[in-house]
Amino acid sequence: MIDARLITLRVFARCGTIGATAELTGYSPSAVSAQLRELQRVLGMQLLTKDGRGVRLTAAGRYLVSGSDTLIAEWESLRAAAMEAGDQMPARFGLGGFSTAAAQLLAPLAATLRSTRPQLEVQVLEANPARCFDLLVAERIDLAVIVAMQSDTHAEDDPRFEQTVLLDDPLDVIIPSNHPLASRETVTLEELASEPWITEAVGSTYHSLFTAAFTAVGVTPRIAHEAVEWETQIAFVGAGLGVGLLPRLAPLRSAENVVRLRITGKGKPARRIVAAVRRGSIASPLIQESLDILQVRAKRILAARPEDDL
Amino acid sequence: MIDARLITLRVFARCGTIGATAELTGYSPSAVSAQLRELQRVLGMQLLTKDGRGVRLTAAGRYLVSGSDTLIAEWESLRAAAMEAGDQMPARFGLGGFSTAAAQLLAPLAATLRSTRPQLEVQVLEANPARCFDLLVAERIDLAVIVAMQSDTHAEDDPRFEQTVLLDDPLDVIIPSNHPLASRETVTLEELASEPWITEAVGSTYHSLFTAAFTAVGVTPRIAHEAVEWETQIAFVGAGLGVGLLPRLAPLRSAENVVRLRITGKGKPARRIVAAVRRGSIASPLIQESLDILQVRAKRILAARPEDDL
DNA sequence: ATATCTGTGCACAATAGGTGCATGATCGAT
DNA sequence: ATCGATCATGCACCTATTGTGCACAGATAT
Repeated sequence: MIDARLITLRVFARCGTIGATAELTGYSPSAVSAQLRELQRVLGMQLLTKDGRGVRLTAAGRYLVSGSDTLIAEWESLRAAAMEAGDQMPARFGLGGFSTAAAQLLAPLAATLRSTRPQLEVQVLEANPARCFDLLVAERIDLAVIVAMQSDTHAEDDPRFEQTVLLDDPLDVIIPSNHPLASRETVTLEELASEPWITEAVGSTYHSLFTAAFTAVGVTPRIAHEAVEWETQIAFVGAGLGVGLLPRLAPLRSAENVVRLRITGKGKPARRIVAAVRRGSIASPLIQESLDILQVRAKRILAARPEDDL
Repeated sequence: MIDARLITLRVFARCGTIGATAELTGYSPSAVSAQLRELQRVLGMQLLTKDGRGVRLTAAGRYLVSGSDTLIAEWESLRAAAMEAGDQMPARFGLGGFSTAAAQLLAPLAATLRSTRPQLEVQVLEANPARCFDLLVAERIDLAVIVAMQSDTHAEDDPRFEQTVLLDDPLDVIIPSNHPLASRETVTLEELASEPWITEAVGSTYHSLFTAAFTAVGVTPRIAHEAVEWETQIAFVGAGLGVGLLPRLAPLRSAENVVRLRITGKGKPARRIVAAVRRGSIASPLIQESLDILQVRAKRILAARPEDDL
């Protein structure tokens, strides 16, 4: 119930340019520009100033955006409580998530909701974690399943979001089936220190996981190749180009000549998968139900694993 | 920046019928109906139920309305702080007030604002205190100068408003100039207990002031006539029909054969004139400036009086 | 300079949102 | 029971807000 133009302003504050705001909110740049102009007119405040070829928030604008955090959170909370008081559900529900891990959690969630609440319009958007947060702010989605980043530790206490840990997904090693270590059950990262590694591009979501895993054990791996998709990476490994890290949740269906090994030793890298919602909305019955479904799913996944992985 | 439909819902919660809501908000009944229907659709909540020939809030609706108090207050507060941070003014400013007293305070305020801030669109609405509160809720006005009612003591701590005492305006007695007491400077209410009194209709704003004044001294006056306008009451008194109470701020220009006397004794009735704003908005620079102007005006009025009246 | 990226103004189109009247439902009074 | 009064709502119609697409202007980097 907070005016859409204020939401737009918040998104702008996050990404800094009209164009990016338009892309994120789904409007055209002209519309965003007009919205912000209208917002200034209605409030009688100057919120933006020209800055080079772009625009920048004024002091009043920054103040408004920073203060709107609690306002939005309070609205979400109110909305959620009213929902609960009336025992009702919203008409639309937007989900966001990234990659295979999210797919394994989000897809079943969406399916369950679709069957139990046929009149609920469920929409799923695939987006990387950073974008998921943006989409939450832009109110395009209501719940996101993402991989918690080390670099995004500040996101933990962001006043705009509330996060719930779903599970820790360990990273495995994949090596060619003709590799000397292929018959092993487990390996340590140290044993693979001299191998040519295949990872994602620098700056990607998983590259930081990769480096974090090796810095933890104190070795510097040699990055031989880069791949974007898991499938590509697996194919590279299968072709004998090197070895790679693969999350346990990522399936290895199409790989005949690739072996997956568990990592042991002090460096047991894992990615933490969490659910994120707008602060305040966590009390909503639909959010609660969704989190429950996700938790059950996560527990089932954990239960199917050997005990040493927890 | 809170959605207009939520404001409408709040007004509805206050007055209970679509028609009254329409009258108060300035919309047509159809528009109010459509707005509330839309609100329910957007929120995915049922907020209203048919109840006889009218409609009634559901549990969710009541919850939403009650919780929106703090939400609105927080928004007003944020808006005010942003205004102050940016050293800026809103484009529109709505004032509300009642009767002569308000006129003597509001008119100068409006005039001052008009001259010092030419681009500010100032609108003044004359309305009785109860309606002023409604207009504040409906966001038709931003500041109201009203007479605090004894019966409305609960309004003191209403979470929707903040009130500032401007001045206490004593009530005088007006009697025909040929009355035995006409040559006196002051009288007590007891001395006039047996006179035929002229007052406003039962249930009106000032009737309760009237009764409160007499219950304070423990006498029961005889109400002979009723008048709505001060001028009418004065004319009645001038015609020798009885005596009446007149606020000090109400001018006595057209009355040749009427005398105004101060009231002494333990019962010194007065009406308290206060300024009311939506909670949170009091920090707004424009509100602050307006309150300052009103306070100065009030002090000037008090200064022009004999000391015994304070 | 030129190319490029920024935001904005304008004509136009879609649609949200308004009014006024007619209709249906309910209640109170005769 | 019946009638009128009172409410809310649906419908036809109209307005104006709001979005799009394109062209354009200012600023920057090469």
